Amino acid sequence: MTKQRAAILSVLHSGKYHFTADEIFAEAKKIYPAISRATVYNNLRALEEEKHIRRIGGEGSSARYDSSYIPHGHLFCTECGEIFDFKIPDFESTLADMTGSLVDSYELRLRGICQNCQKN
Amino acid sequence: MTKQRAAILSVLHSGKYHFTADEIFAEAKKIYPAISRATVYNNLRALEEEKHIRRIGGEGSSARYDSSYIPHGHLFCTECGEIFDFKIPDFESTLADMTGSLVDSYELRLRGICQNCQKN
DNA sequence: TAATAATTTTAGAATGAGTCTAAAAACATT
DNA sequence: AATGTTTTTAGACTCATTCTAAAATTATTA
Repeated sequence: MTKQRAAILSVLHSGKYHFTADEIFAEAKKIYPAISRATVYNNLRALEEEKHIRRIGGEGSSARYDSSYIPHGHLFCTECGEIFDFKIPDFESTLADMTGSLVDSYELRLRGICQNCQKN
Repeated sequence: MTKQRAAILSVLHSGKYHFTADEIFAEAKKIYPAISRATVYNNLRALEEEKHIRRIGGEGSSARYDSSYIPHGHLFCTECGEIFDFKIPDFESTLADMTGSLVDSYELRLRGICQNCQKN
């Protein structure tokens, strides 16, 4: 565990925000000022391969990283811009049933208006 | 309807393949040789805004375009590389129920091994 | 039809997220 | 201490996509 990776991990686990690589870079710099952008990308890739974090492909814009590897969906609120996690029970089985495939992983991204924004 | 757009649409509706912008560019060139890459991108964007086609974000690589706008999931077979469409009944309602959100659209991408590849 | 305005296309430059490279630094092993 | 392995660093590079400004096309009005 290098100090750079430790810094990146500590950023990822600060709050439940879904960071972009660049946001992680900026935050990690506060902890370890000499850190390089390539190091951030290298570690994020490695951490995902080791199944510690999950990359959320950024539709058009930059990708975001989820500090949890447990599969779940993401609601992108078109009003407030917030990203919310959500879970569908037994979703992997549903996917296997519906497709007849051997499920490895899934990505479920939902665009809509979150509960909070509906009140306003 | 410009002839360039017509060419792009005819490519999109040839077979049920999920084309990349570049593949569409190459095919459209056969029909209308002077077509420019920017025109392909312009029209693909416009066609999606007009809800005629659907962009399938390309995880890492380039995006692909679905000639149908009807929402459905995509199975990316890790064995053969093929992309299969699939449908989950009442999935929008499920999403609304599980999140309490007003659903606008969703993107569901599944990585796994397709039925065909399981036999081999 | 001619004149003018609005839209689309074109080629190539620009952007920006992410990757690659080669050298230096850190770390581990003998 | 010497050697080998892994990681980091800065900056160059890639590649999908967008932007730009001029030319071409299409639509509108007189």
